[in-house]
Amino acid sequence: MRLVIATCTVDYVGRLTAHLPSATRLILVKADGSVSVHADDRAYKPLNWMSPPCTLREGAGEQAGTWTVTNKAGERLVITVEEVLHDSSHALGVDPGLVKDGVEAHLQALLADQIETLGPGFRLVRREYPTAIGPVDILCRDSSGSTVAVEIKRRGEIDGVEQLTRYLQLLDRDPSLTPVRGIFAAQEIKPQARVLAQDRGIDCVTLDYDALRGFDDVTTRLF
Amino acid sequence: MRLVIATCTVDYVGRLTAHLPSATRLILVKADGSVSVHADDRAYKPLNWMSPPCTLREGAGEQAGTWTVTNKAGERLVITVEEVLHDSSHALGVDPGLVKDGVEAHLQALLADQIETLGPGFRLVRREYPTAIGPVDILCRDSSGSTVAVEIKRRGEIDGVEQLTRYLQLLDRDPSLTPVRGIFAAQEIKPQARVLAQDRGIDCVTLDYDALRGFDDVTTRLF
DNA sequence: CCGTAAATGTCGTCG
DNA sequence: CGACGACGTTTACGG
Repeated sequence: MRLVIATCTVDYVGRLTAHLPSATRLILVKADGSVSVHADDRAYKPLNWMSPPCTLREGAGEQAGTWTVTNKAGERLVITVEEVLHDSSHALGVDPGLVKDGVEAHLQALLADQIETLGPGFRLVRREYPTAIGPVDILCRDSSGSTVAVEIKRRGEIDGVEQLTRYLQLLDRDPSLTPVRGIFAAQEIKPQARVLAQDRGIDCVTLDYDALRGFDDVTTRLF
Repeated sequence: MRLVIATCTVDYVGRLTAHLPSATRLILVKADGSVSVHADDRAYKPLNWMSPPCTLREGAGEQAGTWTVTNKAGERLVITVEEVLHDSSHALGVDPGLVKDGVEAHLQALLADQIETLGPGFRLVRREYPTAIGPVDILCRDSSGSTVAVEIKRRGEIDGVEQLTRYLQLLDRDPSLTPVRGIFAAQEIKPQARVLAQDRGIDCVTLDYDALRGFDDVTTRLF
């Protein structure tokens, strides 16, 4: 990993064109070949960057100070270095990577295991029920035996309702399943998504992650 | 901007929980208060980070080497520094920021100015025509006076067709506008989006950015 | 401040 | 390689 603090201008031509006037910035060159140009703000997002695979060519002689980064798609990042204030390289080795927990997959597994959260008598058919346009998160049947398709999100927004709507349209054509009703389940459901769901006859269910995980505390419940 | 190369472990507890085993990494502390932890790969994306506004507390005495970053939402990033290999700070000043060209807003402005690109006799009603569920990119009327809603994308995918469909449903309820037909306009339209659009009676138009910008070359036109 | 839509989104997975 | 959905998406824009 190479860290360069330099006064520079930057030009990017690719999916869009962008230009950075002269200023002092951090140029970060990683072992994976990526190059990114950072200002002292904008959190972790660089002003400009090029993702690997790409090649960095540092101009010599006449072209000294001109760094050109190109990729296969023909995108081009040109950094014109005017003054170098710092330049250091560091061997970091391969990172062991990180362990995550708490994503949507987890919600899905928990809900599948406790399908009666959706209502008494609910029975799981299967998770990731396959359809022509992609897998439905959960397919189950309610106490009356009717088919229910469930779309799970951490945060329920309009896109999720659209997604479930497409699944419902498709599933409803299957004689062995029809009629299929939909449940939109999320930790948090945005008002507009709720309105759209209601307009389409889709039920909304708010999921309590802690309760599903087993940290249910009776004293915090409403019922 | 402070650059620290250090062997460290990292723990994040917030929207998810994550843990990073000990390894040598770059810790980047920006003037905006943000902290990000980078490995030598994953392009510009850090392994872990905290966005501003947040506060960094560097432990002293017993807690030396323990950096704790917290934000208002109660998210917490704990960096345990085991060995510092490099530590430097640099004053960068405010960045003039970057100038972009070629994003959707430009396409919209260009198309609005040259609305007859969509067909002879087209007249602009207005850009960003407001509806209850958000603004329609362009509302116009065709040569026969019929209302046309236009959704513009750089890259046309299924989401864009869904978006336009929602607008059309709403606009069509307005007696002063109905019947409203839709045009899906993009520099590039994915086959699946095209199929869905056709299925819903929405026309697709491929936009030539250079031509709209005025670099139209008559020899490349079909008509 | 909330809500929606855009993004050089990026990053997986799966066909 | 393309299509699709998740993401600690982040970020910009409007009411």
